Amino acid sequence: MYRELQQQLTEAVRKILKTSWEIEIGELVMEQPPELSMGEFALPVAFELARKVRKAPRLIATELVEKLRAELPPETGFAAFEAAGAGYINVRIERARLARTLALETPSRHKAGGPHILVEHTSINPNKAAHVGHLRNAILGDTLVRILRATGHRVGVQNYIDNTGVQVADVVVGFLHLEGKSPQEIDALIESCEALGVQAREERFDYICWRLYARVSQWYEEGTEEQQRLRKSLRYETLHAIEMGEVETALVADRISTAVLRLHLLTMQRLGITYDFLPRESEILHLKFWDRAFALLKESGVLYYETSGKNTGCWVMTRPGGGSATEEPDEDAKVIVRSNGTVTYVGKDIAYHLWKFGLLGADFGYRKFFEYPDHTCWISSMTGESEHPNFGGAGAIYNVIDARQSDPQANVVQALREMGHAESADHYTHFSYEMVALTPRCAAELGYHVGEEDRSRAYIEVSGRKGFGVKADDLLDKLTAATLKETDARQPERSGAERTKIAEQIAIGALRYFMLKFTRSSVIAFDFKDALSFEGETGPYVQYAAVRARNIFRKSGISPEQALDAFSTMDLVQALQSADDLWAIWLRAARRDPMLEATIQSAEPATLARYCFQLAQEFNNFYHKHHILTEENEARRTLLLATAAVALRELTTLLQWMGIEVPEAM
RNA sequence: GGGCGAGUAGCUCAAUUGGAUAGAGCAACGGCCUUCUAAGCCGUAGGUUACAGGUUCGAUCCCUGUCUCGCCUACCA
Repeated sequence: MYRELQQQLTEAVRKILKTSWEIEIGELVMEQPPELSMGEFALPVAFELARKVRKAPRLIATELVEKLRAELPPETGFAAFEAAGAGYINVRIERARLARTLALETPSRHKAGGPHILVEHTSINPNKAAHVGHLRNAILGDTLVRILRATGHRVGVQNYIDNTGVQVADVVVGFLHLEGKSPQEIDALIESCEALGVQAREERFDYICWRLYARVSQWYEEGTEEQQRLRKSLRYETLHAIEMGEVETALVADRISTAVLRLHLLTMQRLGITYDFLPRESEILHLKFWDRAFALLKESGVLYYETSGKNTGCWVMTRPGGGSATEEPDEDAKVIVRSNGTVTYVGKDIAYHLWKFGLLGADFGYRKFFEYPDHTCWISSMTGESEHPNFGGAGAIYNVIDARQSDPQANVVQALREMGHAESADHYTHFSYEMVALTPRCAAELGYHVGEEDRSRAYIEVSGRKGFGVKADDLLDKLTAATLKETDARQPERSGAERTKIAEQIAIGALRYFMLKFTRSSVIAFDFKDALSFEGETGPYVQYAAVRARNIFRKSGISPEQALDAFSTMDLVQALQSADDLWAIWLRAARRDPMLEATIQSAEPATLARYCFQLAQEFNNFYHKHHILTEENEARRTLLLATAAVALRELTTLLQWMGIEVPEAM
């Protein structure tokens, strides 16, 4: 109904402009007045007209107000129009009417269907434990998935696994050559780690790999020049063997990366994050995706063979905005196939993205890999099961990848466009975000040596190679321990299991909200002090508001649904019209869907987080000001209960979109 | 050198994409628990939106220039 009112208003203004001044306006700007008391909509249109009509904005506004009153009489749902400020037109609506439709709103308003959207997120190299940076990625991605699904889209979730890359190779080198383990010993280690379970943090396989990866990276830099040369060549031989597949080194790599991958899935599952499909680089290589893509790229002329300059002997492609008409070789061109015939990462990525849009003419094999309570996660394989869901052929894609990769991402889009797939290129979104770094203080707390230069910086970049960073499970453990301490103190009458569950829900709420409240372009300078905060603009603050709302109904004797039903049949026109503190909550419910659309439009989940927080603030305000259960006036009590009910409903919905649950108690 | 992003209160961040008095949270100070839970609420203080011009009814936002910081820019992935 909110939408309909906006539309009616827009049309009325257009009509008036047309008939009175013969003016057609492109986009009619509609805003919200700075104060609730000023109304629901604000139109700055008079400012724009001032020049055309050659009159003061305020006069135009006054004139428009007169005409709007005639055009939109009270029975249309509009209550008042007035000229305000230097020439704004403020519009009030009949609050009770809008509130009534909101009270009766059913949760599933969006129809299923629409284009198939593919979201790729997480994509952690399977050679070490996940860290805070990966958490930002996965939480942003998972939230994007949730809000896309909330608007009725069919969404497939993919987690790309680079299981044949240099990072995996490094850990393989570490086990085989630095530690001198046999493949059998590595298998035994993986098995014993799995037997210990994920609770034995430091003995987890991904934690062992974390430490080993740092050691190997250092090992490459140490020793005599001759040793370094040997170690480097060991590294590239290993990488090459892994890429080839089938040989023993490749099998070892596969076992290591698969073991780490399983742990990543468990870590993310703690946060309520799941996947549908895990495409792996090994299949992209061995199913000859690249060969097909290479042929298509050559055919379309996107790739050309460089015969002079520094890239002689390579297949290269012009960068977006690059290239020149001169005879000179384009030194800035992106190398896709090296002079030794091997393909670069961007090349493989182009092949993968052709597959995503169903443009490659080849498909993965699929087999089941991981079971969630409500669905199966599939993984790519050479020979798969005959029955499997369809994961490619998307109409639109979102790649949740940090901002440092915007260059290669742009190359992939460029390739698609030049190959003639403009439609696909237009529906390719690099959902970019800045990294999570550590504050110098946080780094010092973790026991890392912070150099003189770093100490004055705002943040220090994490580095897997240096083993420098905060591991995801360690952070979750810390958060859970902190929330459990509080929960134990606050909820002594509840069982240990109940308290643990509540503490975990709050910990997840804190973490997920923390990662979402920053806009994507903001580097998060991570600090335990901020992340472990449960007051103010945090997830627990919002959860607490919802828990309070629910407590009211626990003691009131009626359910939120009954409260809303009772409200919808009562005449409460006056009560709501003059109560801005209650109306704030109803209006926020009304603006939820437009907000969600804006969130998707701008691909900025921070908008959602903020909206949710503001609603929680408004509810806490309301909660403090009105004592509901002791209210003696029956009608007033109904109004208050219904307001609490709609707040609870909205908070629950918004939190759910962010992957945050409302605990039983706090 | 080139490309992208950022610079807003002591700190961390917002600002409906050009609108009304630039807002929140921390931190500081002062209040509020016999109430549906104080993980809460109220109040005070805190600003030349990096700097200089420009565009217009109107600029934190757009344009130009300058300064500072970060990232990217390899036949690494």
